[in-house]
Amino acid sequence: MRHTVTMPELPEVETIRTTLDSLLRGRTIAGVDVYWERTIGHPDIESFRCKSIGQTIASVDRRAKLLVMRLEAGDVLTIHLRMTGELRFHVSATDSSPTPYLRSRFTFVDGSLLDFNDVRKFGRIELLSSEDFRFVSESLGEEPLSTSFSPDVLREILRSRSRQIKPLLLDQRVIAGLGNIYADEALFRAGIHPLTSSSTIPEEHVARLHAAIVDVLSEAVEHRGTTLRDYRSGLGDRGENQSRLLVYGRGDGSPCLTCGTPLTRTVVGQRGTMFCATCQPLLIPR
DNA sequence: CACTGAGCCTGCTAGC
DNA sequence: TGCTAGCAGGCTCAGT
Repeated sequence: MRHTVTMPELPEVETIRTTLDSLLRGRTIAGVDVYWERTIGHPDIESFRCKSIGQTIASVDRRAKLLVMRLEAGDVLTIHLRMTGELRFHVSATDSSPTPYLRSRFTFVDGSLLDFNDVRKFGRIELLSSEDFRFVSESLGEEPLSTSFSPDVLREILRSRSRQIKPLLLDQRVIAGLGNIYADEALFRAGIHPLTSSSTIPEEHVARLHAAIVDVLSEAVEHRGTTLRDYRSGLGDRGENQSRLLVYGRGDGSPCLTCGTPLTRTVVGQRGTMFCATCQPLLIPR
């Protein structure tokens, strides 16, 4: 069976947000250490340091998979964990032993720390003005757990373009927050083949897909995220959603939990994809 | 517009 | 047993 790695998607980032919001609110940044320069995506490291030191964290929010730390002076610190990024809070330096993958460390005036560990170095931290952050946010699509993401909105998204459904669900400009795990899980629950053209999905399946996306994500948030390998909350805890996955991370050929058919593994849009060919038939409209 | 492939990275594993 | 090539994957950019 193929080894799988968990990348933080919306539910994992939301779990981290909840943990960090109570831990970081009101803390003032005293220092920033950077051990892998490309971790800081914007601006250059010196400016990043100058502009963030002395700033106080007002709240920790989330937009799609972005962790958004709002600073009291109005700037915004964004953190994208990508594949293996991990944030770990420590009360003091003596309470923390740096991992070999420590890429950046924020020190607060009270001596507490926020470590950014990232094995693969894909994660990015940026300091943005509120205007720049608004621009970033506007380039992202629907928040799937917001009340504005209705079945009607999803229907319009699917009807207004003609794309394979799985790459469409993963396109952050359209719907923001789904990644490979929850896209596969949502399509399985909705009984939709990952290659189905978005504009041909029947009306009743659109409603099922909407419910599947909302349910899969909100259930994963309730269970504090999925930990297959790397993901941890801001305090190092594992999630509990992994035991609830129906297709992702299960071996090629292992039985579908609904009908027993061996599951199929393929590549769709350059990403590993698991589905059940019986429960998710490819309907080709004539 | 839709889609593909390269590049960024390194741990893990299949296969020799 | 030890080594290495290739895979995995979120996202961006360039090319078709």
